[in-house]
Amino acid sequence: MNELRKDVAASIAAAVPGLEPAEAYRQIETPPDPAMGDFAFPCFQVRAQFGNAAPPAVATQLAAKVAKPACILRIETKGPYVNFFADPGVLAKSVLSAAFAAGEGYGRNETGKGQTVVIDFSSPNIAKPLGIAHLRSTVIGNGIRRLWQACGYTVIGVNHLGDWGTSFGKLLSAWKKWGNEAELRAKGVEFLKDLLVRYTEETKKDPAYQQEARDWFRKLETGDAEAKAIWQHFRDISLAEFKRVYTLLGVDFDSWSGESFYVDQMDAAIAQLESKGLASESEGAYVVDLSAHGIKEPFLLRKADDASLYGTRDLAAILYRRKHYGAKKLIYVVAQDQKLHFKQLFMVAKLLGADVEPVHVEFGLMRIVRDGQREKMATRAGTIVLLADVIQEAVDRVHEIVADREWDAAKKDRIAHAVGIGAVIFNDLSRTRTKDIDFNLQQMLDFDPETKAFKGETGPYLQYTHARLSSALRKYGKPVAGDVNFALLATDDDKGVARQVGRFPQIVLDAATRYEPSILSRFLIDLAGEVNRFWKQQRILGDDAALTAARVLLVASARQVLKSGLTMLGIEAPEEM
RNA sequence: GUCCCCGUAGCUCAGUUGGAUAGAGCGGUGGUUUCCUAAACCGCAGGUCGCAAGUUCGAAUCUUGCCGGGGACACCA
Repeated sequence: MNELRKDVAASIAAAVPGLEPAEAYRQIETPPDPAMGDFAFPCFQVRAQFGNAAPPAVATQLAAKVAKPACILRIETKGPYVNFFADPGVLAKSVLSAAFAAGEGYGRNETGKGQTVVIDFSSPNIAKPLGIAHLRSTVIGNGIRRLWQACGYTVIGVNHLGDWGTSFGKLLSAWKKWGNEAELRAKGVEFLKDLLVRYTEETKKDPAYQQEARDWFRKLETGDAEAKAIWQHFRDISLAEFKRVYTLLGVDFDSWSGESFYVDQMDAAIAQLESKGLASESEGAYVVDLSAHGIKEPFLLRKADDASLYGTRDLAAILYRRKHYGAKKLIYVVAQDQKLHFKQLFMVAKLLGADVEPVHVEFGLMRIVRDGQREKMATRAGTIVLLADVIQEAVDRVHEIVADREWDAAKKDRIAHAVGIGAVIFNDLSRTRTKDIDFNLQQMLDFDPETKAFKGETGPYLQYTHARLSSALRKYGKPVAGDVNFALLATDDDKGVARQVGRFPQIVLDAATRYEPSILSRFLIDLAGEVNRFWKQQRILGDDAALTAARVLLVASARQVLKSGLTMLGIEAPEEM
């Protein structure tokens, strides 16, 4: 695909005095409608070379002057554009032989070879159940992680658990008052959440609770054995529960080191700040004043009561990740309400001279709609929707669909999980990160109970397309050949599929560099659209052996792209559904 | 009050980083299955791109101001 574009750029450059091929290449666009051609050259910026004629006149002159590259069938002008129509056979050959040669590796690149990046994502607070709001960081982070891996980077996935902080003082105090091991075992994290909610309520009535919580957190920070043991117990219980959900989602981490891991590294980080004269006291607290660097709000290191704060642990984590993993690029997939915090944190790291390139990959908030009113998802308000429940709901719906398939129970179960979870994940990854989203199960799992089917731009749509192609290839039953007669792939339907397959490598790179899995999601939707149109209009396995071989190669390539793309999004691609 | 994000079809969203008649899905409506999976495909209807100026040959896209929604703004994470 890019080779064709290069050929076109070379011809244009040869026809326009002073235009470098690289610049011509950059200016080439893809027409909005395939009927207008495969490559378009806009004639606005080269008017000087054509006597400052009007762009449409320039287009006419240029079209007459430009030498037709071998890969181009014909050249037409339309208004101010010179449009190039690629020879479908040449296009197919260029794209499909590259895809065939790369096999499962098609779409991957080596941009990040030898470089390590750390990506911090999901990072829930223990003692709170995983809600639907945690889905965003988890699946976006997982997608970015896989995309960067596809670009050749070594990616360390870190779940920076919220397992330290003053709220654990509350929790410990609450546990001492109302704790119940049997209930904890039965209800798990839900019980811890209830304790915290109750404690917060009581604190409003009786300020003494506040002091007791502080005392318990102090005990925890100073290594009190009882406090530490209870805390460890809570952490273990939470983690076991989280891991069940992560397993369902197919997400794993290289490190589960949360905030508590950095507790004994905080003093060293503060000492470094002090040695550079960056730390100071303000209103009883210990802070880094950033007002000279365009940030009014100071960065808090320690509270007035000397208790530590999460920012300090985050700073210690930056230093640790740079040193221990040798990573310069540090990616944080965290909701945008923490934007200021990361702005401050990164500034402090910079002032400290840390040799890192941190980036906050922010995403919009998820809120729940209730009685037509939007509410921010909040644990204490009881407006939390459990992630595990949503996943179960999705899986149940797919079970309904596959109920009358002639599969054994295990297979039904496997497919139901793959498809149901695929629907949930894709729903989140198909929108631009930064937009706020309303939680809407109906729309998330766009399911028609009458026809028993998912509809529209969903994960199941992509999986279905993949399954269809897999089915055809299964029926074909022979190995896919790479040396076919590409000229036979001549219809617009063939060309449409081939063109999309050819875009894949660039899409992977774009999605990774912009930390935007939705770029890949949208692309896969477009590809599936082309594939399904092709499927309806054309026959893959026919009487003509040569045509069949060519189409099998086309279909195998499209199937591979769907599979790789879904995998990069963290979604399974079953062969049947 | 200051700063940040968002505003595109009834609803949910794309829009190739400033280019051609602004595109999908859902919902509405009318069609497509002797054939590789109809969880699919095709047609029709539906738009002052929040509003107003400005920059430009050209603006949904860039600038400024306003309106509306959300968020952040020192001892929570």
